[in-house]
Amino acid sequence: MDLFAEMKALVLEGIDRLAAAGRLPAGLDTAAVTVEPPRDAAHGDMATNAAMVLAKPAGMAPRAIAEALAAELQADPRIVSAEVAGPGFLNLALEPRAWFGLLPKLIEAGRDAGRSTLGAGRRVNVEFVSANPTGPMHVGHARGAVFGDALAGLLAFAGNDVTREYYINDGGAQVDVLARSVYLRYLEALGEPVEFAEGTYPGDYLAPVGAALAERHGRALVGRPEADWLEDLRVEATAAMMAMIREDLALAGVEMDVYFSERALYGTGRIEAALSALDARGLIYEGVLDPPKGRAPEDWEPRQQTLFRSTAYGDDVDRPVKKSDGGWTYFAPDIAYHFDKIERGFDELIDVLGADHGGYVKRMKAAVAALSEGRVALDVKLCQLVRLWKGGEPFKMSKRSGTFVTLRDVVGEVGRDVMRFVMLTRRNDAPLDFDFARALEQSKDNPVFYVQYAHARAHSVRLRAEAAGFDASDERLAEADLSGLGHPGELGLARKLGEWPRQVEVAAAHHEPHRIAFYLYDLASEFHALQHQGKLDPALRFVREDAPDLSLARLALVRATAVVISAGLGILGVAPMDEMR
RNA sequence: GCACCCGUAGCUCAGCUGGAUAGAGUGUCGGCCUCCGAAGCCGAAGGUCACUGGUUCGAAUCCAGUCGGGUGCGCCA
Repeated sequence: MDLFAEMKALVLEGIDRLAAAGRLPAGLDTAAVTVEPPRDAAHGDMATNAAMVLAKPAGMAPRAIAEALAAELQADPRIVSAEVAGPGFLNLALEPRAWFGLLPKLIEAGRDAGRSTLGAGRRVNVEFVSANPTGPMHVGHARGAVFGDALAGLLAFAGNDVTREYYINDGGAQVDVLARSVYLRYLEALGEPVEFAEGTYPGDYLAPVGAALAERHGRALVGRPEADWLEDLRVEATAAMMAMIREDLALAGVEMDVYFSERALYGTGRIEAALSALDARGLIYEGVLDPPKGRAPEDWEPRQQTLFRSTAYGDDVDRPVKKSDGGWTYFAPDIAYHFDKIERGFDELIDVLGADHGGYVKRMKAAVAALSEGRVALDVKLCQLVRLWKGGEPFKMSKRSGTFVTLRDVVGEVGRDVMRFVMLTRRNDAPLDFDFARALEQSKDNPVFYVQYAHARAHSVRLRAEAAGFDASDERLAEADLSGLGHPGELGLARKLGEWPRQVEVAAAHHEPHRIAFYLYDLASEFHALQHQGKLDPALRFVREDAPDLSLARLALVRATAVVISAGLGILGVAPMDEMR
């Protein structure tokens, strides 16, 4: 389905033939050879850099290689012309039929259009959200959730075997704070006087949890020392928070494959096992860290700690795995968790984190490299902040949940699909401005609407065709006679559709789902423009009762557009709309 | 002080892991509805790709340094 891949194969075959004929040295490295759409459409359909890449190793002038390659390529019936340009580009003009020939394949593939086998079944673990189980998800979490889910969807679409995973941070002191907070709510539910001290979570969302406890335990826990209830409440409160978080995730359209509890790592030897694996490689030692230069804390004092030699893998300083009181630092269970993922046999790990975790990336990469002996790659994607606006004004929405804006609030305000798409219209490492007013606006300023509108319009065209008596079913359109297509606008749209499989692979290779969103916007733009041509010139309308064959060909083009849009939105987890309301 | 991310049109941002004359949207100006959805389309104007060097056939992209913004920097996760 990918014409670019087919043409690249053709180029490589041409190089082989030239080598076999002794006109090029044998065994040239062709890894850097690309076949890409040229930036300027005037340069043809595709351009290859083969001659320029090979010139140096071949010891030949790039243009000479290009000329020879051009002669080889011109034998292919799909190639109209192969011209040498600039420093040694080889510009290929393709038979329009080559592009239009993709339409039936796209239509038949439906929502699988552009699906790739590039990943070759590689097992990829995408860990995302991993919000502390201490409250509802807020917009920042929502961005991570949407990004991680779309990235997972993209990688799966590109042929990887993907696991979506949530790491429950239920092992640290913040869960004790949660349990104490819930205890206060429990007392409150029983009518006891309570005071929310500093350092407890005051959020109203804990009230139902406290009430449920009052229901279950009666007054059994009143006046008891903390030691009697802390452990139980920690478990119950965490379960309640995770239930809430799962609901939030469902609202965002996210479904995890695995929930992994940090707590499960304690007392089971998992942390010790991970650290002894490092120790066996000579990467654990007892030592004293130097204070950070330039901003040494007031209370700095040298301290003997158990350290991981992360500097052996590119980190700036070695990192402590034990606190001075002998307890684990947060890093220790994280090492064990990643060790667990490695042992589960993943080929690649991806962590989606908030941008404030930037300082953590090197040490985790070091740990994964050490534990997997370099076999498993870890990519950490940092999501920048979301800034909320409403009609150009900074937006604060402090509801019962506290002072932050929750995921639930956002979904309630704009809906799941709009939230997801908007959050994917920016690179993950760029801050995101989310404007509620714009997100709901029905105009081309709003990319969600613009793309959905294109899909709805395509659907509308099909309805119109059927009203005019055409059989516009996918089966019929997939076998339509496409010879009537050829208008520049039609060709432009078909070319854009032809880029789709390539876009999927490029986006997946870069771990960048936003590329899908941008592609869909471009595609929608091509489609809207072509549709408009029919307004200026009735001969160019998609549906012409006086030209049935042509109409079916154009309907196939329209349908292929809708199919690619729905496939793309599917990757992003957004439902395509058949009509706008 | 150090590390990481970022710096592209007035504004918000793309730029296909080094390609040709750097692209969209928005804003400004000017056109297009008896006509498949004007919820839209077309055009004009707008650039020292922060700066300085380097690498090479070729740099917004890679490297070094400088400036500016953000995020972090043992006993929080």
